[in-house]
Formats: sequence, C-alpha cells, structure tokens
Amino acid sequence: MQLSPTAYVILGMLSFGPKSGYEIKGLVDKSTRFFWAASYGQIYPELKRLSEAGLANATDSPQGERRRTVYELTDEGRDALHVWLAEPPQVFEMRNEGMLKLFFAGELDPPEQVRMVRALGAQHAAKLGALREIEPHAAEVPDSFPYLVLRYGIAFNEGAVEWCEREADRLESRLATAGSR
Amino acid sequence: MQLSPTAYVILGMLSFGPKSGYEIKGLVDKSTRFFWAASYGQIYPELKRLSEAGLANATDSPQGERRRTVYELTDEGRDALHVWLAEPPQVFEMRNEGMLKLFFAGELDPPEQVRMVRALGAQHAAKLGALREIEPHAAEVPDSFPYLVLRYGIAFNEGAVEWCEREADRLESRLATAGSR
DNA sequence: ATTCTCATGTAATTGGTTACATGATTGC
DNA sequence: GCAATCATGTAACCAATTACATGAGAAT
Repeated sequence: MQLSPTAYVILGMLSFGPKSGYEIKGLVDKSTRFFWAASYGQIYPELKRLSEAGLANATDSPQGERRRTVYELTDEGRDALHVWLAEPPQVFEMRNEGMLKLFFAGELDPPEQVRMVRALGAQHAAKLGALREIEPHAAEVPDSFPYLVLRYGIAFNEGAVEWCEREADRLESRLATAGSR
Repeated sequence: MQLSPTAYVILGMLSFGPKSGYEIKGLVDKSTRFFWAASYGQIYPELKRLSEAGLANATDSPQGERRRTVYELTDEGRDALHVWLAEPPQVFEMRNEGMLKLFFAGELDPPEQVRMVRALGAQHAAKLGALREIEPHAAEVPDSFPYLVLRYGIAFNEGAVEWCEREADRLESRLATAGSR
C-alpha cells in the first residue's frame, strides 16, 4: 500500500502523541505548512484510511456532548513512518509567483523593475516575520528537528531578503548612472 | 477576465518573440520550471484561450508537411502582462519532502538523522548542478532578468548545501560527544 | 446575544500531471 | 531502417483547496 507524503505528515504528527484531526490541522498550520500544507479535506479522509490500514487507531473521546475522535499511531504505523523517513526524498516543487514576475521584469521600465525586486524582498520579509513569531515557541525544545527546520526557514528567508535588497540597490545605481550618461 | 499565473508564463515567453507551443514548453523546461512548471496539457489549451481572448495571435506556419502554429503577443496581451507584473505577487507554495522528513527525523536514531540531513544536502546539490549547467547559456545576456533569477537559484541552493553540511557536522559531533559521555 | 474556538465531515471545483494518440522531419 | 526531435492535442486521473453544512462549548 502506497502512502502519499501527506499521509506521512499525519503519521509524523501522531508520532508526537495521540491527536484529533482538528489538532493535527492546527499543528500543520503552524509548522509544516511552510513546506507541506494539508487541509481538512485531506486530513479527515486520510485519517480514516490510515485507521482502516491499521497504521493508526481511532478512539472516541467526546468532550461533554461535543464528539471527538483521537487517533494514535500503531506499531505498524510507526514502522511505516520509519521506512519512509529512511528513503531518499523525492518531491520538491515550488510555485513562486514573485520569481516568475522577476523573470519577465525586463518588460517593464527600470523604476518598476526596482519596485518588483523590492516586492519580492517584502514577500520574503513577511514570511520571515511569520517564522520569527513561531520561533520562541519552537526554541523551547532547542535540539529538536522542528526547531532545526524552523532555523533553516529563517536562514533562507533572511538570505533572500538581503539578496533582494542588494540586487535592488544594484539595479537602482545602474539606473542612476544610465540616466546621467 | 482572470488569468492564471500559468497563462502569464505563456504571455511572458511570447514577450521574447513569437513562438509555437512546443517552443514555449522547451523554454519553460530550461528556465521557469524551477519555480513555475507547465505541461503540454496546460500550454496548448491555454494558447487557444489566449488567442480567443485576443491576447495572442495564432498563425499557421507549417514546416513542409509538418503542421505548426506560431503565436505572437498582441498589444492587449502585452498590456495584460504589464498589469500583472506590476501587481504584488500572491502565490508562494512549496512541497519539500526532504524538509518534511527532517521535521520528523527525531523518530530515527542519531546516525540515520545525520544521513537524512546529508540526503537533503544532496538534493540541493543536485538542483545546484542542474542550474549551473544552464548558467553559461544564461550568462550570454549578463544584465537580463532570467540570468538574475538563475543566480538567485544558485545562491539559494549553495546556501542550502552549506547549511546542510554544517548541521550534519554539528549533529555528528554531538553524537560523538554523547557516545563518549 | 454573539462571537470564537473546538470539532467533523462532504461536495464541488481547480489546477495540474501523465498517458495516449498521431504524424512529419532529421540525423545516424 | 531506426531513433530522436519537432509538433499538436485530448482524456483520464490525481492531489488539493474551498465552500458548505452542522453543531457543541467557552468567552465576551
């Protein structure tokens, strides 16, 4: 039985302890979503499939009248997770509209080109801000992999912000010299 | 009429001059695919839509008996491209299985954790290799935006490779100290 | 009262890939 | 003669998002 990376996100979250679909969604939204998002439309059906496949166990644990199903990883589920973790990563996809616009920026006049590079920088700065908001929370477990991954995201976005500023400045100065020639 | 970013990839490619669907696909595959891919299944129907919308003009230009349709940007098409370029970028999505595995790497034992960080580094090194192969070709137009974007990709992947090596080394040394304690 | 959070799920739609089908031209 | 490249297109399929539907409990 072939599982999608999204199924492994769920197994991985369950490896931290038993959780409801709602809790998994919440965790994904403040962690993996930056490199692997998941919606309710995936999570709930996938949880059902995983429990049918014997990789997770479903237990009803209502809070008062509010129904709630908590899933926990079975031994087979943990094995499946370990096997997947040890395999070389396959998927790496990106949809970066800012890069795409920059690629075609030669179509615009120079001042607008500079604005575009700064807009890309602003995009990265916004992401950086979002990551830094999570940081104090993640730093509570300093040697953990979630924290390692967060630091990678921060480093990358810092680099990108600097790169955009540098390139925008370069374009701007080139523009100034061209104007005075 | 709302166009998708993929439609703008096509308009953008046509801004470099008239092209067939086949040529557009070839260009995408050695440039934008790293941050915005497109398949024949998208390109051909989209070209038809763009020409129906008056943003591109279709001209039959067979080579012998081999049929061929070349599209060129209309003035409206160029305007639409410029409007889109000036708008702030929206989409930024990533599916990075390597990061995802790293996030859950705490499940494995330390030597395997080190292997995983190195595997992520290898993924970035492979991408870096692919980009460097394109570089001499792109460097022919040194001040162009396609070349700027390529350099961004190279810088990012170089940074990622170094980061992975550094973190793998750190993990390894931590592992050694823990073992002798 | 009302809004927010907790909680689960499905249906419709979108965006995109892959496979399939067809055929001409070029280079070995 | 055969493989690679040029060239166009559709159909089936897949992954994922969004909107919708429902309802309890907690906080303001």
